[in-house]
Amino acid sequence: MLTREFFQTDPVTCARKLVGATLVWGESRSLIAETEAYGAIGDEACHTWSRPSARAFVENHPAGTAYVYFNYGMHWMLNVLVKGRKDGFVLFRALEPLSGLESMHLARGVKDPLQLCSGPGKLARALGVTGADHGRDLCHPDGPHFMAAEKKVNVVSAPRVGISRAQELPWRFCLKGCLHVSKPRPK
DNA sequence: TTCGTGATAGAG
DNA sequence: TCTATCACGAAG
Repeated sequence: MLTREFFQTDPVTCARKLVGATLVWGESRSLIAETEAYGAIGDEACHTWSRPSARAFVENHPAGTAYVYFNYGMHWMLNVLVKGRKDGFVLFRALEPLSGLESMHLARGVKDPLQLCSGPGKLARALGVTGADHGRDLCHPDGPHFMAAEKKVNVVSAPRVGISRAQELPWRFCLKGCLHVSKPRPK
């Protein structure tokens, strides 16, 4: 299991290394197919840039805490707090479901495994992530947690999706060739 | 391509 | 109070 130390490096390192790891959430297990890094300092696309509440969150919580927020009036976004050499967040953008597919079908209303978690809003919906999970510790075996990648994986980096500032940073990380990643799919 | 939907924050 | 903005997704 990934312990708190894993989240005490920096957001880009964490985002890259989380691709290929497994997310255990309730009764479900999923392979992490896509992430993005956000830097608390100097990153105009990060919430900390414009939101005092996000800066306070970084101050008041340890590495490995869930940062969940509601966007566009309808989507929950799941992130994990990173605090170490550099502070920031990792956004989970896509998963490949491994188990617990039935409850995901139910929550999402679609059956195609490729459509279940291929986007940050979709995966939160599929897992049942809500504001109630904001501030939750993701480093405890009794709750949601992560398992390290079992073997070496190929990761491709690309510009982040859906942001209007700091678009040049290649801080999106995808499992190479994985059909479960969100659009636009990198090559 | 468009539009729904709501929290947040800054301006007035 | 009012308004802009937003790390999206489904429908058309």
